[in-house]
Amino acid sequence: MAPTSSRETVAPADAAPRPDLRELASALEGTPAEQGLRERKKLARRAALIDAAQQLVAEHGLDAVTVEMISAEAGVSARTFFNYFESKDDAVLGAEDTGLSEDVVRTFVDGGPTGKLLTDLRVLVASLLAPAGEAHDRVVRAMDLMQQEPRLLQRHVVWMDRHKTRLGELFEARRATAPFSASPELLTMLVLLLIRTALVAWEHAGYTGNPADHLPDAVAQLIDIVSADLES
Amino acid sequence: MAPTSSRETVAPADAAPRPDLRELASALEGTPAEQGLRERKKLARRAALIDAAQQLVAEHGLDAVTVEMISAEAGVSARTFFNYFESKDDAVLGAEDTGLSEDVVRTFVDGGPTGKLLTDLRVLVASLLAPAGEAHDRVVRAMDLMQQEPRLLQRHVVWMDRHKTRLGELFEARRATAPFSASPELLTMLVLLLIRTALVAWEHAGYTGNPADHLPDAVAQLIDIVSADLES
DNA sequence: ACGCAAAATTTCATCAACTGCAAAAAGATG
DNA sequence: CATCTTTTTGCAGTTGATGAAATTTTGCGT
Repeated sequence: MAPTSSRETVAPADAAPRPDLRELASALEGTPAEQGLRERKKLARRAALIDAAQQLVAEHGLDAVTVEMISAEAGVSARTFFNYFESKDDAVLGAEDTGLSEDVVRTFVDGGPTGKLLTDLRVLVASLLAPAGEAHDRVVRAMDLMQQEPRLLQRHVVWMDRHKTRLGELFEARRATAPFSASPELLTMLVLLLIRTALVAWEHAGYTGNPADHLPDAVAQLIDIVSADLES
Repeated sequence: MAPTSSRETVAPADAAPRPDLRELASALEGTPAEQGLRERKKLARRAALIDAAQQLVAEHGLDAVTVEMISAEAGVSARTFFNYFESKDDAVLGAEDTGLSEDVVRTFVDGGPTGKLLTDLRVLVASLLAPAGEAHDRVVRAMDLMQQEPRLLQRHVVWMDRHKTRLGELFEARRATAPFSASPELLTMLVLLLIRTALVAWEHAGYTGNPADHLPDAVAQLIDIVSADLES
């Protein structure tokens, strides 16, 4: 009964931790004069759903939280939930489809920026990781939840699978300009390795700075391993 | 249908080979005199379920096949299905938990067999991949299905997660004997990379020989990538 | 052989994720 | 205000998965 009916109490002045609609209100504030009301509400609802999902899962665990709970907490119907996310897991992780920007892709395909495959891969991954540094807090919460609920970790693979074709095309296109011997599959896995290693290192560093900051170290570790094997 | 045991209850007087029990019968013959009948039936049912799942999915696609279909094809109830497998995917992939043998682990931890981290990792992964070469046909079918249904690919990550702790301990233990700088997370991802690359290469080679045969090439590709970055 | 106890299967009930559909509500527009 | 478009919502239905009791199967001592 009246779980979240605060449609009238628009009190954005005080930051009272009212979990239900606080986020919708603040989010509406966040983008005061941009686009239409429709777009703003859409973003606000989406954010509210993510926040509700993350908060509930952090408190009760992934399996103990139902879509209905999340929807109720965000003040929408369960059916609407699935208009925004394909699955419960997606909502918990705040899944955003962050693609690669056009110029980064073009540079990579043309054999740049340095011409060294590993370094250029690092640059590619850095641009992939950039959005994670922006939506900072939400990504942090998602990472923490991944620790607690290993099942969410599968998202990395889902992401990779969704972009496998695109990555494969990138690698093939670059091969024409700057030949290399590695298979697309190995390179795709290498991208995944770099992403995951950087994110974990970022977490170990207490989420300071940008996840991409830890990419050089990941590459250095790789080089160390291989170098140690070469010298006999 | 019961030529194996002495006192058998031949319940169906007409022992007509109904399609659903065909595989059970043949599987029962396969292991003539080992353990009790209970154990043999268990294995037979398990095999029947896997075969039914793989055949049905190959024909109709993963989502078009329900657990009830698989169970019916194998001649058991749907509830029994879940006594054998945790999920539909597990059945389709014939999920077997292949661990690491004790001596391989000990050798690795003691800094062996060659003392070079990358090469020793290769050996470790080879022993991990060995069972895949034995249960040949079932693994082949699973790999083919993974091609058609990328969602099944998540299994790699699930496996990794399940053994992450163990692998981490291995790496830490070895570090004491033969120090290295790489983080456990990166090494775990590297293991995953080697497994996946080897399996894909094996598939491209038409499933001839052993998946582990393609590990040297995977390592060589890695070395190439890193070397190309080091020169100049 | 017999019958009993343990183990496994089946039946039945329940929950939760997810989807399609059509009506209703709300924003956008002139 | 009238109308068009987009989005939400309720509802029925399918499917994966789990729990518990009822029933069957198996192993084994007597």
